[in-house]
Amino acid sequence: MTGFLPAAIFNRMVEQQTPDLDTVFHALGDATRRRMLRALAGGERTVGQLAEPFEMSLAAASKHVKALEKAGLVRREVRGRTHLCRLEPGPLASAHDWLGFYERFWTGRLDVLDALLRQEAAESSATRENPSAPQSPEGDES
Amino acid sequence: MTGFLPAAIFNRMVEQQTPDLDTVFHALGDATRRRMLRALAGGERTVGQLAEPFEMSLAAASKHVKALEKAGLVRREVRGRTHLCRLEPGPLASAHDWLGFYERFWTGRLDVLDALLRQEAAESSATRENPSAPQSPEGDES
DNA sequence: AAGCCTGTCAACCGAATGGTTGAATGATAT
DNA sequence: ATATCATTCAACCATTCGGTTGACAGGCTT
Repeated sequence: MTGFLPAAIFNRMVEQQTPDLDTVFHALGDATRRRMLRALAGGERTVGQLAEPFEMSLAAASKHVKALEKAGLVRREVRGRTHLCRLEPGPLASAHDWLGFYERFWTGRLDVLDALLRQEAAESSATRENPSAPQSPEGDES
Repeated sequence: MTGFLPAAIFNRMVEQQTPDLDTVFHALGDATRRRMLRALAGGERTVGQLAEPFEMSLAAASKHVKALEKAGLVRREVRGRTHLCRLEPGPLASAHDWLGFYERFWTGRLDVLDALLRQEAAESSATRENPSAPQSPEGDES
């Protein structure tokens, strides 16, 4: 309902109280929930549909959906007696961004950085920040 | 030790029994551990150094380090009586890749996909896969 | 050798997690 | 009106988590 395209972003920014990475990563730390997200990547699913592939009670699956919802990864639209769930990718993007901070460690720059770190470790026993280390996108947290 | 550039990748592939996303995401789902990773982004750190910013016992921090190690995010080199920890970015890259699967949901393609999904949901009550949904990089798991 | 330092281990604790079952809610169908 | 369907809720259970404390194991220092 309402506008579709902007709604996803709008809701993520306004309705959702920006779930912290703790909650998002915790939600992602379960294979069941990740598979649910993957199912939702194929389109809207009801709770029952999300639960169907798993050999657990519906109540258990419902809890998983709630965990995804709490992390802001899923939005629920109660339509009649069924609850329709949709993927809300904002938090996934946040998590992706957070991980992207470490990208230079596994991309080509790795060698350069590795050499720098080794050099630093070798020539000074002081444990200060490496000035050539990448800058964190977030402040202290995360 | 040994070659640096290939070592990181090599070790991740051989030494490490490819920690699953469960473990990696779980490790990331804790602000303390994320801050430790961030510290390690600045270079090698001993367990004591990693523990220092936190108001918890050394034993508690040590457990966090162990969680990171179990997830393959950290490698430990016991040097004398100190344990030197280094960032092992492979699992971070895996997690990043996994999240990248959902990228089209938050990038420009979002609108197109959103319209497609809504159309599918509207015109068929069957809950089959959306043929235009992105393909998962992994098989069934996650 | 004695003592200190770094770090882990083991036992314990309270809270959270992930699952179950059975009852309750509410919308739909007959 | 009644039965059925989709889903949640509440209570319960075992396990894990994150923290503590105190004892232990090595490595340095003197």
